[in-house]
Amino acid sequence: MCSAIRRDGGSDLTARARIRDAAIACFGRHGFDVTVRAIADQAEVSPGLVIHHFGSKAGLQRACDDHVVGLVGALKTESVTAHDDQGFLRQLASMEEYAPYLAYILRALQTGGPLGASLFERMVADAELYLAAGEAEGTIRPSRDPARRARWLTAGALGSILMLVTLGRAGQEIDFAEVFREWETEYMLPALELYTEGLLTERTLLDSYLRHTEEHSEEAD
Amino acid sequence: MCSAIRRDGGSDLTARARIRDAAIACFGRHGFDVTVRAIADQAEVSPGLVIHHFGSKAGLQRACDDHVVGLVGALKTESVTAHDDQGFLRQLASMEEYAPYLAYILRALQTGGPLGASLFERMVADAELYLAAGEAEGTIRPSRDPARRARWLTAGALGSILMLVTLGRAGQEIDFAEVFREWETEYMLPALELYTEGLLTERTLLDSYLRHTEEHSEEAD
DNA sequence: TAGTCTATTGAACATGTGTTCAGCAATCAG
DNA sequence: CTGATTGCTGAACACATGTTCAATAGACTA
Repeated sequence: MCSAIRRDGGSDLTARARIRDAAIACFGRHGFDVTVRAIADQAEVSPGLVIHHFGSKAGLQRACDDHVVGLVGALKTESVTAHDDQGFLRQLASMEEYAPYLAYILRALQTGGPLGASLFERMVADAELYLAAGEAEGTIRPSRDPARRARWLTAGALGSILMLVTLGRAGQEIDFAEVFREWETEYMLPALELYTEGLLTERTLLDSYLRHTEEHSEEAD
Repeated sequence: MCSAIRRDGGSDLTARARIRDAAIACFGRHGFDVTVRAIADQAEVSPGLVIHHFGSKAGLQRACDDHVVGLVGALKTESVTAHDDQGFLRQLASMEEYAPYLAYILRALQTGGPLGASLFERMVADAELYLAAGEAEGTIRPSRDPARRARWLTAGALGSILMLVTLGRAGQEIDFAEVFREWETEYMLPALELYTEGLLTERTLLDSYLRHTEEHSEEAD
């Protein structure tokens, strides 16, 4: 019968952990279509053992998700000092050792599914906190709907990174140093320009939209 | 030996065209991992005929790409009257009959590859034209780098749509009426707010970035 | 009607991939 | 040394999927 695994009471250097780390690396590098055999090779074990430990490929991915979520949570509570639009994404990016986790997270966002959605929500919540703090300081303009603004800014920034990765290197590996460098040289200037100076010279579009929603607020909500 | 197909001189109601249309619909609805058999079912032909006409699944996808590109090009030259940030994407969205092509385009952008990249470049070029026109009219603020600004705005808007689709409905079908409705209720207000009023109250970030790039412009370019 | 040509079928094939399982080897108790 | 427990292997299995091909049906010509 299948016995439980924790052979030395919780230490995390077992074959199970090695497989999980190899899976995170492979999923991050090649996407979630990577084969169990490739993961097994990376972990230097047999394909059978992968299934033996995690029940199925889906179970393995779930374990990877859980591990990454735990790691993100730990990192977040550890250092709440950084003030940044990107939240923990940039924080992770600054540390070379966390590159595989970053790749995994980007794949999760690219693929969709529960992990990607929950990470996105987390980033939105972070962005809202940072924006509120900036608003309190006076460096960020107030918004008619801070929650939606945080979501929009996050979706735009993250979406642009995702498009860079998806369109630039379809099917290839992800090199984060390069992706972030490219993002900066390509988008930093227009982003700062837009954030500080805006895009439109007139208020007509915004005002007419606000009027339009006011008129229709009687039948909704 | 395999003969050419155009049996009646170019009319497009042959089985080949039916297969191609079914493939566009299936690819758009379920992504490019959809099976040849599913496409054959949709077109009410045998799987063998699909391969017979297009050589392989990759060939079929190439034919779909070409057809969509041609359609987009035709639509573009047909009506150059609309002035909009989204370019032909919104234009397509307004027409119910083009829903499958829109879905296909979004899948192409989501998956990456040559079609997605070329469509993206096209949208960037469109956006740049529209922005330049607005700048000439005086409704759009001038930019230090109009090309990069157009790219950034396009990537942000498109990326946010893509994230909505990817995170909201992973693996499910795409309903564009719903996606665009959701985009509008979720992002229209903060987008207009950002575009007309900006985000930051101070110029320090932008100015320091500009100074930073000036300092380093001696070794590059 | 007979003949030919071509579009079409559907069963079979090849391959890739998740999963299973009987057995091996290493460790440890006695 | 012996026996047993257990992590682990790798060959085999089942299934999905792209692809092939011999056979068929339908249409057009003479």
